[in-house]
Amino acid sequence: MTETAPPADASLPAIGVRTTRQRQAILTALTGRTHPMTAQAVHTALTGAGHRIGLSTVYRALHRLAEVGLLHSFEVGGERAYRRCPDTTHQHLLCDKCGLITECPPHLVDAWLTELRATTGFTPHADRIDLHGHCADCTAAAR
Amino acid sequence: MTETAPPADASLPAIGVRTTRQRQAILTALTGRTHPMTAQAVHTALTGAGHRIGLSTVYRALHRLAEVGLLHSFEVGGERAYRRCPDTTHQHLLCDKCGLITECPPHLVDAWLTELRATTGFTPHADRIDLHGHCADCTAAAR
DNA sequence: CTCCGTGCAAAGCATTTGCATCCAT
DNA sequence: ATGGATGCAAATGCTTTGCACGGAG
Repeated sequence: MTETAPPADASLPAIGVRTTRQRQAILTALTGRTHPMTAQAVHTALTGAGHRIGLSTVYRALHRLAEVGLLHSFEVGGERAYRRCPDTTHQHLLCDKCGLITECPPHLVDAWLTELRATTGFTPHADRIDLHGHCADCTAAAR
Repeated sequence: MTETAPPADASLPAIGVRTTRQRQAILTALTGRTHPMTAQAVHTALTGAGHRIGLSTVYRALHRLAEVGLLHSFEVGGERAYRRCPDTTHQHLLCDKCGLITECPPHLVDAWLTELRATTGFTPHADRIDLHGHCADCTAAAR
């Protein structure tokens, strides 16, 4: 398994993306978050924190950063939200209650996907799976 | 598990939905389709076929019909698309190439979901799973 | 020095909503 | 008759785009 642990903030140029104050701010804002953020949310957070950045810049930056793989994007209630990827796993478990996103154990999925493909002929995109449900905490809280 | 096998076109009132010319037209337009349609597409199709129906009516009707379980809705490229449900299975395989939607063999998923839940504590919504990939035909065509 | 990236404001678009009218029950 | 359904048009809200300026490499 190739580790692509996301560089703290740096090495953007290595991926063909210029390092700018705005992009660094966005990456920083997204770092450590388990919940995804929409462009608007990121913009609000940044400007609220004193940063000077345009909304369209946020949209463009998020799009670009997702494109080069530094961010993952999700469809949340008709809006697009982004989160830093903690690892190379692109198989996510989305909690519809609290918004938490966790990684799905790859081995657990891969075997199943193989079976699914063999059985149905359908070739699933193993590198982009979003499964909705309730996270462990919310499940426990509901009891 | 409650059976909600979709009545051909009829018995709308039984579900608490009034039978109107427009809703029947929408259901008819959607019948037999393997690919989902957006509200705009449905509206275009209907008006093109000579029906008199407002766009907002289409939006409202689709929303309502999906609500009562006669339709399934999907997120396709940032737009909402609808399709009649051929059965009670709400586990779909979406082809990102041709747009085809097929049902996923329930038994195949259920076992896996159980395992997933046991392993991670995450409770997946077993009745609403959309898996992206390439359908059998598109997979074959790509070789 | 060259372009990529940014900001601002205008434009795009799918979807929603207000309100008067209409029709299914 | 009565409340849900419809149509039209205006409004909403997220996202994109045009264009000139600024900063990274």
